[in-house]
Amino acid sequence: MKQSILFCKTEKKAPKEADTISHKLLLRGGFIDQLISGVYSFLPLGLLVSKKICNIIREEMNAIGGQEVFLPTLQPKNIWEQTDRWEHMDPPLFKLKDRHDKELALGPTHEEVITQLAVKNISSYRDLPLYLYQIQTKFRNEMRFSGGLLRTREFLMKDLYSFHADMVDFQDYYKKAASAYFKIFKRCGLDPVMVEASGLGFTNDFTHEFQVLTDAGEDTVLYCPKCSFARNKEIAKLKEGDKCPNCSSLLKLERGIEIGNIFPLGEKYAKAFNLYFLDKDGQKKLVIMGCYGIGIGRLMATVIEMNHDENGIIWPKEIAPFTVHLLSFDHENHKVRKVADKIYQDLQKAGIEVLYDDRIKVSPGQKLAESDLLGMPIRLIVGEKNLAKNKVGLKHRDKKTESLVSISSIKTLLKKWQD
RNA sequence: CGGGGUGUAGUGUAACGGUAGCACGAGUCUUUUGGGAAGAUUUAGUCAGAGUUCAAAUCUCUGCACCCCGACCA
Repeated sequence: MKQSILFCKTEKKAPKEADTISHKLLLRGGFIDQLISGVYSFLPLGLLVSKKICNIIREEMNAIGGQEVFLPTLQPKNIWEQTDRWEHMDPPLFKLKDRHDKELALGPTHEEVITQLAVKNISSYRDLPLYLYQIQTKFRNEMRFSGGLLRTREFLMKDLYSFHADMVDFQDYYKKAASAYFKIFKRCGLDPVMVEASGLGFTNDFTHEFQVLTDAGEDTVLYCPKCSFARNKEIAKLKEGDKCPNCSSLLKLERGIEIGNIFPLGEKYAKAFNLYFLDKDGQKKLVIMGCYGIGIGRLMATVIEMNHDENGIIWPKEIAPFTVHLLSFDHENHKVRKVADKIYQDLQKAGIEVLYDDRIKVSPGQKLAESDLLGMPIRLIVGEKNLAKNKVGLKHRDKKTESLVSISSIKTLLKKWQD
């Protein structure tokens, strides 16, 4: 992509409404644009990141048997009445009426839709287990929105729903899903803790949240630094300095951002929609369900909260909008332009994603500063100075120093780095 | 939903009730090209409406928008 035609304007200063670091950097870098409070447009760079995150999620969901579907946003009143959530959902549903005065809601989640779908398709133990997921826009009528993409009322979410013949099978899959979640977050450059949280009326057991520990978080997590014990403070019944129930180490308290969650739904939705199957022995039984969510925008903002410096974003390589930021210093200099053009084409042919700063009349200083802000993992600099030695500058965004490399070696170096 | 705050040009920021200014951005020209370059020149603004006043960005009211704290957060 040539930066001269990229739909992206950077700003030196963030708009004053931006408070959190991720919000400021996303706005400054032209990744997103705010339409109204809690509702954002994704611009080309932001959308690229979002798509990469989605694809990582798809790979890991497919790897544990997930099949992708796409369920409707417009949902009828009656299915929400069946679970008693039309009136009692909190946050309340976004409700609207069609021209025939039929009441509808914009989906904040899809248990109702997926369960009524499952009823039509599950009748025997042979139909189980079943894992369906989607990546789709959710609408939540929250009381308050804040922190840019950290809390919005319209957001992209991956939700997976699993259907099982018995608890053993469910619990086995629940563990698999948790481990898939850790893989996803790791690939996105995050290292969350799995936290026990309220059963929320679905279950007497815990649900689980994946929390990234940082001051920017809204939740508070009580965790053990020595073992895997971690519990949301809302339900902890313990306090900082108490002994860990597992290993007796002293518990610590920290803020966290919830980037994903997994819930045992038990038989709640199966009951509400009469989702039964016939077991091997001819017995009619309720299907056991689980549900597993990841908010894509919040994940993206969290990555920035955890990966930035004073100059801008430092994207982890798997979700960076581009792998390489190729800067041409003095693009009106024919020699520089010729070499930079060649590198751009060669890298593209090699399947390496390049953002090419081919803008004329933009100073090197500005190109460098913007490059830091946008945060691609690798920077290549073509300038007359080093060209005399047949070299270009190569710098990793997360490292301090730049090295000089020969033009012929670039492709090999990058290929090696990618693996 | 309760409490608080703020709305001035694309962005950031000034202006005692009395001439709306500065910086960055954007446009044009010249020079410049390894850390957001320099000069010249141009561009563009008081959220909306009502009120008080000789006079309102400034005071009052209403509306709208945004932000923060709390509560809430399938």
